[in-house]
Amino acid sequence: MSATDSLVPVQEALATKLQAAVADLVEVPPTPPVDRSKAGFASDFQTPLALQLKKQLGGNPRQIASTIVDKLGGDDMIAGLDIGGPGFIGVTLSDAYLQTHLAGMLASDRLGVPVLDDSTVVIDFSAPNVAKRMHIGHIRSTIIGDALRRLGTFLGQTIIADNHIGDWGTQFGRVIWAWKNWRDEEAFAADPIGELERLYVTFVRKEKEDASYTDRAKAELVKLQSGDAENNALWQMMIDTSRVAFESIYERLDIHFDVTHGESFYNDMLQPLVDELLADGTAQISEGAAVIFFKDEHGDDTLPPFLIRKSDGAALYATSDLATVRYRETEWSPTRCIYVTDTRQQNHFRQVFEVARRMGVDTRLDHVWFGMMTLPEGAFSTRDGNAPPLHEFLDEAEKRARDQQVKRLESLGETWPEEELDQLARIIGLGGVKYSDLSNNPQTNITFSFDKMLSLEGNTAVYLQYTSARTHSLSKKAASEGIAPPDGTTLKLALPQERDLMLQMLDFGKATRAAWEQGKPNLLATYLYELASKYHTFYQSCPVKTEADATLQMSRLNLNLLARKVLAQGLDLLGIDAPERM
RNA sequence: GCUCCCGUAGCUCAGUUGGAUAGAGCGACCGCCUCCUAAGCGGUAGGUCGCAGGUUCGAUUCCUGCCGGGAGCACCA
Repeated sequence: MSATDSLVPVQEALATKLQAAVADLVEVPPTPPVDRSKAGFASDFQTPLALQLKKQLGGNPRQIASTIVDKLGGDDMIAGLDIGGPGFIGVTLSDAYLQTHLAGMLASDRLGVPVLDDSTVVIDFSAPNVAKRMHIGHIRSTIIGDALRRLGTFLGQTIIADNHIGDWGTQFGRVIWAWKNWRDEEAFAADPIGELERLYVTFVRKEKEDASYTDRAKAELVKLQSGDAENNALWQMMIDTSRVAFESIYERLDIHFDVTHGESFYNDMLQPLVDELLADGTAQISEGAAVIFFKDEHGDDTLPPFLIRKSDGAALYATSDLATVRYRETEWSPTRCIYVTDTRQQNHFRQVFEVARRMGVDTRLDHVWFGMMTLPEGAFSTRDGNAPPLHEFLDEAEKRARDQQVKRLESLGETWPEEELDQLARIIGLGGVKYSDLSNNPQTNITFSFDKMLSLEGNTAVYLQYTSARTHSLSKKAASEGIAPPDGTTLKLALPQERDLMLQMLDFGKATRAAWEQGKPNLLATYLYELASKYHTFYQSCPVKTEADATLQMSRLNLNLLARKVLAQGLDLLGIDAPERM
């Protein structure tokens, strides 16, 4: 794989040609927008360039379009041009051009998608809290963050996935006290993280009834923070225990991190940072605490005050985030850093980013936020212990997928090996969980329901996986009929369904780029869904086995192969596997 | 009270720097398996894109105001 096997994206190529065509007409040619033509139009792509130039040139936009069309003639990329409506230029690509791209994509390990620069991008996601089980509330950050990691890597950037786990803070006073007084060794041996969470939840319940528990927790916390050996050993044990539990979930979901620097990693940097911000006037003492204010020229607050040191001298989450930004910049020199958290932290990150700029950090800082997940009866939280644990949720997903597959095989009268059924249940169940998250714009709230999140109907992972399985099935069947395997170069477009499929596949690079750049994996998911839909239409109307025209038959085998490759690559970027048969 | 986010078909949601006729899935209805996997395909019905203004040749998209829902707002993370 190398950058040399990349293909110039269609829209880019067309935009360049259009720009050249209008170079004589205007001083500064605009970047022409080029979009796929909607169904019902004869052309493949359309541009409103002539309409946009009307302002500068005056006159009739259809006349301008006509001038542009004249200059574009005689090009081997373009087979036809037309002018429609008020002055839209429609472009139909030549079959030769499409053939070059089919062959180029098939020959390339990365489907001809050009790489971006290899600059470093840090992605901060998942970040569960120590001493608590991961539950369904952690799934969105984890899955979206991992998809972004895969997208960025595919596009050639150097990704550092950093799991900023919550391994410091007031909750440790509670769990340590509860551990010392209430622990159940047997339960801990059987389910370590479950027992730690039980201790935490029990403590919080007690604390609600009896305020004196707050002081007990505080006393343990002070001991921990002042270096008490026993408490520090307990704290370390809790981190280790938690990380083992997290790791088992990550492995199951095929999610990976490059570093896991928890909040405690930054402890030593916090007080010097606060002192520095106070010294250079960024922060000031207010009501005994160190605070940063955000004022506009009228002295009005543009953001709420940002507290970086409590009046008792303790640093905060905010302080730690600032130290983290600086650490990443000095250590890795990233060009971009992406934080994947829920919407509630929008203000927090605006504050962090603003202060970071004042600190001279010039890394591009992006907050990719997603909506809240709630239970039908309302919000959930670890404290209340009402959130379904993630591993149980995943179990249920796999079970449903397996049940459905078993039922289907029964109706088909087929028997598959148990081992394959297990693997399929895993691929479909976990794929469904990921896809239900990734296929939606992240920024909407979700009411959690097993039925909704684990549905296997409609726009779901199964549909895409089934499409992939169909491509395998088709080529296997063709081979068994003695038909020559795809040659990777032949393209003959006889029916509109073939052209639709090919044009869709041409757009793969654009979809991955948009998803990565905007931090919205759903843009890729939607693309893949459309691709799958077009493949099924192609499959329905373009037979291979019975096709008498050998060239057309070969062309269809090539389209089939490319569809599989694009689907497989796209699904992989979403962290989803595609089975060979199902 | 201030700030941010959301509001698109009965339900759940897409809609890629403003582009021609706003799209899917589920649900409803009508078709397609002697044919490469029917977890599929084709078709019908369903919309003043929350409301009112503004900018533009053109607005679901940008701006302003309002209505409805959610979230955040100094010593939690």
